[in-house]
Amino acid sequence: MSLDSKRPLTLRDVSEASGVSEMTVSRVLRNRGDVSDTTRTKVLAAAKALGYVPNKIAGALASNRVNLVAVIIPSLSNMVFPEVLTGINQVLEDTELQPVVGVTDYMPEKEEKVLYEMLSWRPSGVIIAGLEHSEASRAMLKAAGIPVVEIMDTDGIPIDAMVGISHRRAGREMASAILKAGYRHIGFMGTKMPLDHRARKRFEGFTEVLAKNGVEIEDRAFYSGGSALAKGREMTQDMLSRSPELDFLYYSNDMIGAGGLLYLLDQGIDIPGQIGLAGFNGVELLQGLPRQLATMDACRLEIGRRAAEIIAAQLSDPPDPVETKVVLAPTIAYGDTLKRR
Amino acid sequence: MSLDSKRPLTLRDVSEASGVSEMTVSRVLRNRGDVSDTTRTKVLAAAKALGYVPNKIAGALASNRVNLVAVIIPSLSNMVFPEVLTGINQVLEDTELQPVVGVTDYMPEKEEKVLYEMLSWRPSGVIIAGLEHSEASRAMLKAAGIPVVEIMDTDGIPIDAMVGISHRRAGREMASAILKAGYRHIGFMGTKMPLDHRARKRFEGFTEVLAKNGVEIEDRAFYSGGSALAKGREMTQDMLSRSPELDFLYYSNDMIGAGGLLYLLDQGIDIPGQIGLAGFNGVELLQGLPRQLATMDACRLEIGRRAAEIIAAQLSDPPDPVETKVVLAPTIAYGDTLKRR
DNA sequence: GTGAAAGCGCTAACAG
DNA sequence: CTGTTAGCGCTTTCAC
Repeated sequence: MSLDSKRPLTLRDVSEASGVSEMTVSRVLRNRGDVSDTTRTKVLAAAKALGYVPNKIAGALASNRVNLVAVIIPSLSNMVFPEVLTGINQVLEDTELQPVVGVTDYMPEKEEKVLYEMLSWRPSGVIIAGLEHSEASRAMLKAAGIPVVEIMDTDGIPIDAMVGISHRRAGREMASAILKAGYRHIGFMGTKMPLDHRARKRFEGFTEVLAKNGVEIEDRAFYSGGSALAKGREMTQDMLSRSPELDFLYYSNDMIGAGGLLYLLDQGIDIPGQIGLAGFNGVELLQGLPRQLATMDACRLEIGRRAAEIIAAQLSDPPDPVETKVVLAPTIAYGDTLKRR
Repeated sequence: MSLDSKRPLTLRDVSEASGVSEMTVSRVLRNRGDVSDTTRTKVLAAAKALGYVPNKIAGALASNRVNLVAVIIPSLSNMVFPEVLTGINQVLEDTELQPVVGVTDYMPEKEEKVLYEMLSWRPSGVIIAGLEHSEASRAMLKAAGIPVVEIMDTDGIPIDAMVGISHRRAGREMASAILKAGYRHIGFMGTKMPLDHRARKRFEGFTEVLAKNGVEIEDRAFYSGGSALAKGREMTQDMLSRSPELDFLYYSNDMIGAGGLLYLLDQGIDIPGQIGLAGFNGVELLQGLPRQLATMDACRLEIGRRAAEIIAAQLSDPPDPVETKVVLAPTIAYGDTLKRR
């Protein structure tokens, strides 16, 4: 049975229980250096019997190695980010590295705080969403002396490495597709998030192409909080009663787009004939709707994977050569709500 | 400007730069003990100028204090868990504590691994989903000597504290409501997850009440992977063509329920007259559907909050008294798909 | 193969 | 209010 003391077990306890020096116990537990089978077995038995769990804090301090990768994202409730995390996990599972997640709620000050907190644990690398950070955050990232991968967005200059898509281009391409399909009276709906730089860039790209073709967004609306599906429904209803001449609705994300779609189907409106619709993200979750919303895949899983691969590569000894500026190409999915031409 | 060496900064660097002893620098940086304003300002200026980030690894080792709370959950892509995390965050934000998340993918061996990994960082507390764990995991949790809160489920005996709902009871109550409404020919659809103990318990409670009333589930189907909405749609179609006599469909989660709902609406079937439907979870996301699916709230946010409160209370000095076995009461939402009686 | 000594960067405990 | 001393539990390095 294990000792009944309050004090957590140390290497020394295992050493004493097995009659092997601390140093050798340490070697066994880390599979490092040559140890005779006899000793190894003895040590492992003792460690198991005691229920010893190594103290990584001490280990990290002594070895100056921490197998943690800080992952800093704006939100967990956005669908998008859990998927990125999945990609990161998939890659890191085959390595010694462990992701540790911090959430910023899209707030630069909180990002700064979370980053500081995470860096104080001296992680081996950082994966962080976006290219926009406070001066202090940028300074910390530069000074950390570890690989940094900025993800999701490629419209800007990374501190170190980056993996993502160009949201400006995504907006531009969607605008082109919409114009090509013949729509001319366009409404826009999105989140009221001045700090969501990626949504902003998509919007800028979108309006840029419209403007070049002499088209302007004729109505727009923004929401915050609540169920996105419900908001999409409400906002769509409001917008169409306000601006009945619209023939296309562009949504900043798939969830509100789906809400709009369901509303229009309820109303018996001809989609994509009378009105076309498009969202953004390629949310798999929505694949059971009566119609498939036109959208654009944001390559989330791939972004996570590539980012993790970059970190892993830079950390291997010697560093594997990898592309450190990765611009992925999102593709339009026309679905059933955008005429194809 | 900061030093251009590769070596990360230490307290000593700040000490030298400010001409104040390491110890006093440490005190300033931690706001502990009395320090004169003059010294404080000097130190803070030096630290900022250098861009010093404290090394928590060394701090934790020396002080034997780690402000980390390990949070271990089965999945991030389930909606449910991000919401629990939100609750945990809300509470921990007002404390010194920081959540660190580990994901098990519903696999006991992975849970064991993740737990071991996290415990080796000597966190101050553990919040872990479920009451079912491997022997080794239970042993680790007991031996850790820190507060442990098992969440989500209360049908079982916790190692230490627990916060959740009784899934067995949730199943029973839904069965009662369905029977009371007059439905008698019931089909069930759920995930193919032998390791999802909570889904299993709901199912057991459900069938138990049916059996007591001489009713049996007449058809059932299980899925895995893919878009839950799409699966709900497919499975519902299949089940009804196979068993057209069914007058109620019970889904193990809201997403597949919503898929089924959309399908039935497409078919012009009278809901809840001809067929009734119910899911589980109270997913806010779905509030924009044409009809509201009957469901049962799993109190996710509340569970997260209460769990974090328990940890915080036990860690405060002296420990605040708190309820450590919290059984929340989920409530049925009848929505538009279950007749009320 | 194995062990002994030194120290990672910080903080507790005490002294002034 | 400030400084000194002695570790925290482990790994590095070097000796045997």
